[in-house]
Amino acid sequence: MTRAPQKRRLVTRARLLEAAQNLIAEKGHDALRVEDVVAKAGVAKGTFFSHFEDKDRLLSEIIGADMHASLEKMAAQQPATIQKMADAHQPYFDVIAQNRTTVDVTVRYSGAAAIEDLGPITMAFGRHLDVVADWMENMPAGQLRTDLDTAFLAEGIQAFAVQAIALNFCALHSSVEISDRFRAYLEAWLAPSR
Amino acid sequence: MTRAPQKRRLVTRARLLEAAQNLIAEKGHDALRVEDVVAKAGVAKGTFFSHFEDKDRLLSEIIGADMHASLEKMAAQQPATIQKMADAHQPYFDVIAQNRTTVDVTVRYSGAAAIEDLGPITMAFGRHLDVVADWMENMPAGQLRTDLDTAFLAEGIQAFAVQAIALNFCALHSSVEISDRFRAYLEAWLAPSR
Amino acid sequence: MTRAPQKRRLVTRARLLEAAQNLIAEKGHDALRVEDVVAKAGVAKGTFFSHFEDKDRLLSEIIGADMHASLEKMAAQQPATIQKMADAHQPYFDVIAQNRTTVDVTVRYSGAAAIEDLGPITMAFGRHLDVVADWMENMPAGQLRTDLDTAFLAEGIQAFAVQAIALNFCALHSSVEISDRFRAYLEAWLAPSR
Amino acid sequence: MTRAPQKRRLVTRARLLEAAQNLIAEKGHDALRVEDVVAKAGVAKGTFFSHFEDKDRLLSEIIGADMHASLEKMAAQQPATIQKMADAHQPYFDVIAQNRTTVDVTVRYSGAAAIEDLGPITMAFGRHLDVVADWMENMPAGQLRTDLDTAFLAEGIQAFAVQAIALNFCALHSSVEISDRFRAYLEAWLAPSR
DNA sequence: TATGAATGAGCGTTCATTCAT
DNA sequence: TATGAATGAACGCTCATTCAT
Repeated sequence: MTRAPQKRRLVTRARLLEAAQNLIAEKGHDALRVEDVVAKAGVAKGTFFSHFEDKDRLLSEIIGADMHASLEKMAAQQPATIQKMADAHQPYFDVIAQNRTTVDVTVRYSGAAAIEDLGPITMAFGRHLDVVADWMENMPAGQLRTDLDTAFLAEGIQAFAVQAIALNFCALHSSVEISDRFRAYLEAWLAPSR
Repeated sequence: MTRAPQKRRLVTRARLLEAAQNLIAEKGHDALRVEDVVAKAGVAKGTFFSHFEDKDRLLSEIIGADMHASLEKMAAQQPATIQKMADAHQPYFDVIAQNRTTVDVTVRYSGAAAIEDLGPITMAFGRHLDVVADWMENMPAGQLRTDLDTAFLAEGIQAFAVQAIALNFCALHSSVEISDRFRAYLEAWLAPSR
Repeated sequence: MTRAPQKRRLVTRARLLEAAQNLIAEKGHDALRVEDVVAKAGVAKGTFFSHFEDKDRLLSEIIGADMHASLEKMAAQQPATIQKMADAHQPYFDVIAQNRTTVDVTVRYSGAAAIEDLGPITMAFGRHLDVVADWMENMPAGQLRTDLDTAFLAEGIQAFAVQAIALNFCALHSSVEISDRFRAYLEAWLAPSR
Repeated sequence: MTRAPQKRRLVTRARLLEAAQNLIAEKGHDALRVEDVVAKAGVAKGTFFSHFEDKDRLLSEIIGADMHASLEKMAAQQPATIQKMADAHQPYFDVIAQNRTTVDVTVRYSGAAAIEDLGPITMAFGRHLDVVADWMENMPAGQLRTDLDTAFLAEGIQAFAVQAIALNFCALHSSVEISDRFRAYLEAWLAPSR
């Protein structure tokens, strides 16, 4: 029977997370070193690993939390048009397109990781599907194509979100903004008539 | 004034690439060791790094070449329907979805990399857009929606290809096959009427 | 707040030093390889570099210790004449003039190095000054010139020691032995009357 | 029968030397790379080694030339006192104490190098002995001790010159200037009465 | 629970020097 | 004579992770 974690433990965990967040804010995700985190948190290296399975787990916990926060902002809205749906993704893009690491990690966890347990990022992707599916359920009639269910359409939206972000980092297409590109994709994917 | 490389240099480069390809065939991408490559190629380690910036570059050169090869196979065809377009992607998926390394490298270079020079994989992604756009240009009338130009539609196809591959590795959706999923996406994206 | 190193750390450090000393005894200073040291000490390579900045530092630590040992032998004596002072330097010369590496490292650290922290060799040079100054303080009256203080005279002795060693390796003067040359220098530098 | 070098060869050699000198002026002696030299001179690497036995040879050629130049300045003078002799060394110190490499190389070549043929630096040291011996020969009577011949005294001067320079780079004694220290040494070494 | 010393396999690097063309 | 591709033996380093205390 696992008992509730002691208070000290929770404090240590919080200090580690805070230290990591500060370091990320200073130097970016990919410059994050366990060594620095424990130094800043004032604990030993071993302690880190008694709190987090590995560094990736810490990282995805932080990124996942950021993603969730942005998704809750989205969930609080109910866009009435496709364009507004696209625009409502801004907080989400802000999190994911922060820098190369966030893009890498998210694109990768959008599926490619050999994950057994559903980590915070995978969960966030699931939440994204739910949020946009929900939006579509509650949209004024006539806005959306009706030949496909919202779950499927949501997957498409996810694909275009990733595509928009990825291409934004790509030398071949750097000229167009994420959001402009995304808006065009969604219109093409979701509009009812042709 | 950089003059053309001498023949010997080209030969050495080819030997390194061949050695690497053989080792990958034997043990997989992630078991590739620079040490082994130079041993097999019969050159010094210094030589390796005078030919390739780092191991990742060699890897992307090889994977990029594989992608190009599969794309040329695709380019040699002219699918007549959306379904056949989807199916014609098989060689492409076979290359990218070989294993975790290929997926990782590909997805990363799909745009997420902060690449200044256009690497072979980025080039391959560009080629993919061209190939499918070309297909669509030459399809029998009535197969495709006509409200969007083929370049734009091609980007969508790319998005769904990445999505299909990524999701295939993802715990949330592992049950469905890449190609089935991809077929459904393309139908929804490209079919003319709803 | 750096706390005192744990016992295990000290043991490991000692093992590394011992391994290096044995290898040097076997094959000489310039045949010393980090790889061999860690193999002999039975530790990982990373451990080596967590204990010593680089190979040079290990080397200077060992040579410095040898110098110190020879200086302690010298300190245990009290030569009564200039000639005996010169002769008493033999253990010191034996250490420094062992081979080209010892000469190089020593000469270099004799001051030429841009060292911020005082390394073991620099410390040994300081100790040398103290030892010979001490000798001179306790010499029978009338042996030494009295117009200069012993600290200054000690610097001169050091200069001639380096000169003697250096010239010994030099094509211009190779015929005369270190100790003969050194004896003549000291006589000229220290004797009271002219 | 070795014929006179062709004009082109001399030009190439001069270009190499000039390139090296410029690079040294820019980045210091220890940052000198053969690669950079040949690039700047606009010749191939192999050419370098057809002109200079090895890099060290080039370096000692340049430093040796600098030393010789400063020694000729010294030779043109005839100091009348010990103090003036010390002061007259300034151009010499300026060359040798330029930076860590010049100190290393000269201290080392002051004897420590395994040199078979007498390189330019060894020659310069020999020239130094001659110059100061000459000075002493032509000094007004009564300035110098007379119990030792000038050749021997010259060696002592050399020893103190090296000592002064070396200690100047040394953390233990950094406070006093080269020339002050040197003046005191010479006075003590050369003055006639005590 | 926390500690922190040790791990370890491999990468990237160095760069003077050689040698076949 | 000049060329420049190739050499090669270490070195330094990385840094997440483990594990005995």
